Amino acid sequence: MDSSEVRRAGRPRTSVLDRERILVAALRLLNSVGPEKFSMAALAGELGVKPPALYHHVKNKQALLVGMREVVNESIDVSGFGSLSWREAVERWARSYRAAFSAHPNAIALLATEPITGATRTLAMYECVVQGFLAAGWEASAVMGDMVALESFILGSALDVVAPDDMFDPGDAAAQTPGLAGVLAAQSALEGSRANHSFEVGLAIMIDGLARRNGVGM
Amino acid sequence: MDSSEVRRAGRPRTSVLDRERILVAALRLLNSVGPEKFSMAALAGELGVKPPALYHHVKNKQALLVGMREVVNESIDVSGFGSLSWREAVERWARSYRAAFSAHPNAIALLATEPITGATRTLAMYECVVQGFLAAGWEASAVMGDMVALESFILGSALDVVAPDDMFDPGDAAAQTPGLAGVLAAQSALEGSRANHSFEVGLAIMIDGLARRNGVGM
DNA sequence: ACCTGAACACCGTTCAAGT
DNA sequence: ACCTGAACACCGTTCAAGT
Repeated sequence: MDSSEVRRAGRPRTSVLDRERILVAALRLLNSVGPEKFSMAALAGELGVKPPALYHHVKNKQALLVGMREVVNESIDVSGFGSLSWREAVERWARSYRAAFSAHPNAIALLATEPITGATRTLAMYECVVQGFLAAGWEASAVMGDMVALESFILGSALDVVAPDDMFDPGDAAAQTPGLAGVLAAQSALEGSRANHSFEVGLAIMIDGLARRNGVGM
Repeated sequence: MDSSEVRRAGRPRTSVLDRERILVAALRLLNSVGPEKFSMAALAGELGVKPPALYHHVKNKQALLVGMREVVNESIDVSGFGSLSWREAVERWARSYRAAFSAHPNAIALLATEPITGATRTLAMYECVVQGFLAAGWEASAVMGDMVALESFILGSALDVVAPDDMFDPGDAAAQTPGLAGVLAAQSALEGSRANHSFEVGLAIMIDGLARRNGVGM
């Protein structure tokens, strides 16, 4: 996009691409055009390159998506574990986890379902969380189940961020769904966004419940 | 696939397709071949028809996915609301909700993120849930937030169903993640699947927490 | 090693032509 | 109204050819 120079075939004197530049540009593109129009061709165009050039740096589109997921995961904040209380650390982790995805709303659908097997940085993130649970007094056999339960809620909440605001709007069928219409009206009187409110309610419940079940920070 | 008859151009004497047949076949196909190989062409092939024929019954692929999501939603069980206690009804709803998606593991990634705006049958499902919350004593302004929080957890848990079992396996990096390796080993001694266990733990916590916050069924 | 250009099989979708 | 056949623009990906 920047340089309007024409590049002939053959290896350039200094390489124009690298994996990191590609991943960042891909995230930017996906977030701006949405999953439908996100293609290798569009990404190449954004980077001022022809599509086959990308394949020198990423194996294929699937691998590209996995890499993008890793970049998103890297902004998840686990710094609380080891310095703050379990409750404060896990709150920080959960909020930054959801925020990481909320920062790329159009990316959520594509990225949330990519398995992140074997990504070193991501495993390091889980290691911090696990250590935090253990240090707070968790039984080893309960850590994975409890962490995954919380993570499921966080990811589900991230998906909810992109749900259209009128998703529950009955429209002209409001007469058949009086309860729904009523609670929607009652809720719209509250301050703050719908999705944020649900997340905070659920997060408080999950953290309280987990702490209670494991006799932590009562 | 069944009839090896060749069909010439022109309207057939009795139509071979209808919306319901298409949606059911699409769900079957998506579930068996996975999201990558799920295409209009493949679906047409499965129905013994050429791809353009599908467009007489569904507007486009996006609309097809929305319709499929509706079919999945229809197997969610709201029969408990009105007959059972709030706690039992909401448990039945949550388990059948997750089961509906778990029945189509390959479909989850594609379907979970489709908005379901304006689907009459789906709105009817939410209406039952809302009525159940109201009947149990919920404040009108709290119903949507609480229901969506629970639903976020359920959807996140449905996504977790398809996560590969070795997702957290550190592999040769086990030395760097001793905590993770330890809790994985401790957990594998437990009976039942990893995903089911997390779901049941989280569900109990969410339902207890919601009941407690709203002074229900204590 | 790292780019372009040409090529491949395949996509979703439109539309005219048939009955 | 509902199917096929032909056509369109566009995919992801491979590979030879250039530097």
